[in-house]
Amino acid sequence: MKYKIKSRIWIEVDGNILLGEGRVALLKAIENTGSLSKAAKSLNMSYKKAWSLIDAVNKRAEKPVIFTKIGGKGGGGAQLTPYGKSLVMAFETINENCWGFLDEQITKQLYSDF
Amino acid sequence: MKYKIKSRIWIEVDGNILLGEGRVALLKAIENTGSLSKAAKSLNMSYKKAWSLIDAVNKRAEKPVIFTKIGGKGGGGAQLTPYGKSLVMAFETINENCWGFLDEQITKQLYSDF
DNA sequence: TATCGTTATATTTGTTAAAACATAACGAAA
DNA sequence: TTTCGTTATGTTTTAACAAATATAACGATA
Repeated sequence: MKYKIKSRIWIEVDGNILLGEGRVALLKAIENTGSLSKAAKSLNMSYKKAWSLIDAVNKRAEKPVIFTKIGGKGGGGAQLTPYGKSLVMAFETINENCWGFLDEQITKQLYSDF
Repeated sequence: MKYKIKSRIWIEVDGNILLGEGRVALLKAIENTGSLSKAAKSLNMSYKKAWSLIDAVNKRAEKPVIFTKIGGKGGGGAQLTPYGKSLVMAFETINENCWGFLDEQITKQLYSDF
C-alpha cells in the first residue's frame, strides 16, 4: 500500500487550542523531570516557548494542569496535577485509537475491491 | 461539554504530502470551474500557489489526478480524472467518519463516569 | 495573424511565527 | 547574606512561509 494516512488531533476550548501533540509531549516531559526548564531542554525547546505553551494550557483548562514552585531547594519546580495526568492519558488514548481507525478507513475506502 | 476535539488528516507518499484538506478543496474547485485559475480565484488563492499544490499532487499520486490543456478556446483548462474524483471522494468520506469517531472518543475517554 | 484567457514558471517582497537574548524575582541552604 | 537553579516575563532578531509581481508559451477562433 503506497499511501499512508496521517492525522493530528487537538482539543479546543472556545476556539482556542487547549491541548495538542506538542503540549502533551511537554506535559509528559514535566512529569518526568519535575521541572519546566528541564522539560524544555529535553525537547530542544526554549524555556520561553515552553512556558507560554503551559500558560495557555493552564488558562483554558477546566482545572489546573500543573503547579509550580519558585525558589528554594533546586530553585523550584513544576509538577502535573492529577487532573493534568488524566488529560494527558485521555489525549494519548484517543490519538492512538484514531490512528487505528484511520488505517482501517483508508483500506476500506481506497483499497477494497467491492 | 466544554472541550471540543478537532483533527486534520492527510495522505502521504514516501513522507511527502499527497492530499490534505486544502488540496482537496482545490481539486473540488477545479471540478466545479473547469479551470485552475478560476479555482484559485474562487478560493482566494494565488494562481502560483494553486499550481504548485496541484503539481505536487500530480507528481506523487499513483495515477494522474487532473489533466490540463493550454491555449485554444477559453485559453485552456483543467479537469479531474476519474481517479482524481475517486481520491477526493475517499478523502472526504474518511474525514467525515473521523470526526464522528473522535466525538465518540472524547465522550468515552473524558466524560464517562465508569 | 492578432487576440485572449489559460497553463507554467521565476523572482521579489512582505508578513507572520519561531528563535534568541536579556533580566527580575524567588526562597532554601550553605 | 550570598549562591544557585528555578519560574516568569519583555524585547529583539531571524527565518520560514505566504503573497505579490512579472513573463513566456500555447492554440482555437475571429
